[in-house]
Amino acid sequence: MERRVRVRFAPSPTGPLHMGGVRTALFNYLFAKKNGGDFLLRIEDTDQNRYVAGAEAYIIESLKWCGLVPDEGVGFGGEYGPYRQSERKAIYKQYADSLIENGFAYYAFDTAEELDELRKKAEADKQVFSYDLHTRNSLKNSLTLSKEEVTERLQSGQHYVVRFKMPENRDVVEEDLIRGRVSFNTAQLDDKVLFKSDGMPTYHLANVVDDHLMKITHVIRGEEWLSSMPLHILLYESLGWIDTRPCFSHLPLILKPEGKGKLSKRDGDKMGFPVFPLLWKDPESGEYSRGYREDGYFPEAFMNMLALLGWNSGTEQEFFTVEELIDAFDLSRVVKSGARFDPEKAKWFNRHYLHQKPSAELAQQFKPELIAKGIEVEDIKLERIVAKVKDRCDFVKDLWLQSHYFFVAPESYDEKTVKSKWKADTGEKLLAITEFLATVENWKAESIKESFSAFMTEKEWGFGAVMVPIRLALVGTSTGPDLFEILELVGQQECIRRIEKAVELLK
RNA sequence: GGCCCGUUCGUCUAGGGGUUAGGACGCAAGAUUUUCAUUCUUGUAGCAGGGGUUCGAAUCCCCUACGGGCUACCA
Repeated sequence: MERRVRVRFAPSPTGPLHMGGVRTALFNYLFAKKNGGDFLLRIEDTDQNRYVAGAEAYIIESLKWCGLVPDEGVGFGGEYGPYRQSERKAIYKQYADSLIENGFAYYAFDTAEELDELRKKAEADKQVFSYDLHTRNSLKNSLTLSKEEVTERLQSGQHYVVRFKMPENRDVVEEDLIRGRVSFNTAQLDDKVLFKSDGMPTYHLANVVDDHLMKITHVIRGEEWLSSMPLHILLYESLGWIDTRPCFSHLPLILKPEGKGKLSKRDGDKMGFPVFPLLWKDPESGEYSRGYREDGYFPEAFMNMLALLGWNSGTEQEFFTVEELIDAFDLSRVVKSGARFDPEKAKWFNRHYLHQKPSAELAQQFKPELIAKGIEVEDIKLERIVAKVKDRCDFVKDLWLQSHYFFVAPESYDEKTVKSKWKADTGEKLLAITEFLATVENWKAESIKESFSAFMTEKEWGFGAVMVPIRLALVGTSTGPDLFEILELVGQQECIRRIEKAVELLK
């Protein structure tokens, strides 16, 4: 019987969602949609100490902005709720109990301080303490203590944790959809805590129980979980769920653009790129972290970039709509090795999407900025301006930098250009040109160009000597679109005024 | 330290026994643009090292090196 494909994205609300997390969500989403399945959002808030206010709302808003809208989950409804693990607290204990009953787990009474002590001692001997088959028999747990004492400790309300009793020597072999066969020997693994003394399950227990109860068919998560896969497999087995256990896929990590290690918030701060989808204000420190959205990235560019970081379609196609991604997506084409993030390429994706967007749409996104500056322009004209300059922008926010001179006169002139292009007779020529411009009747780029050419021929002046100076007067630099287009859009009177002003200032 | 995963241009990647090792970003040059940018063309640059296996290895195997992850009552 084919089960309906169900995948989940299960972040912890410990802070803003990292772009690596967004990519994990994206791959889950693509896989679900590709297979006509469900994409769920589960909030894994079993660690009360690390809970950060606002993080959950941030995660939900991020997914929405990215277009990765869950079919079920916190904030999205569904029949398998609640989807917040803290609200499922009552569910987990029975499974921990049943594991103990069946001999797969045991109570452990060692305090955190005692274990810390053991770790320190081991470290001093250049050893590593591990709660495992070698040490469990000399520690305080239901394997070493008498039945009576265990009962007594439990009844007296003493704190305890439940640990998984890792089998002594078994090879756990599992087929990872991305990595292929991965094997572990249980002798190397420790007795992980499944249930904490505060009554909450750890990730391992909660994750397995919830994935089972929520009928998850495929677990697609980051590589940092690969090492705990054998524990999870064994848990499914011990709980009697081995036949319906999900398939596993472990995604490669996103690494720093340069240097060692995985991508972190600091890299973004240092090199000037966002690491998070949305702007985030740390509730504790009040510190801000930039976001892709606020930095001006289009969500479709962000998704496209993320999809190609660690996955490819096997073709040479680089630009994908979400629909195309869904169609092309295949877990077996996910790359196994970690990928260094390249902020330049992220920008390149955005540039591409910006160039593709209709000027009218970009104009509407640009408009609020102009209004804030007290500038009013008709839509038609703004659209024409945007059409002229959008090719030189990466982001909507670059539009102003590239088009400000259409709205306000330059306040200074690029020194280098002045030095090399502004000759002794330039002012004189430009004044003659303003007189000519005043006589132009049809103020359209084409006809201005036509009559201007005639004027220049009559004067026997070279174009080169005046084109750049005129541009300098109108724009302030030697850059920009076709000069006659600028002339038209700036307007006849304003052009004349700007040239006269430049002549006066630069003579 | 132990365990697990990985390693093709600077970066993202294709290629999985016979390829001139392909594409993209970046960078450089040229063309177009009387500017600048866009665009187009071209160029630049790579199979971590060593052993096998094989007629033949980037590709399969082993070792080493390097990189990454895990090694919490965190996820």
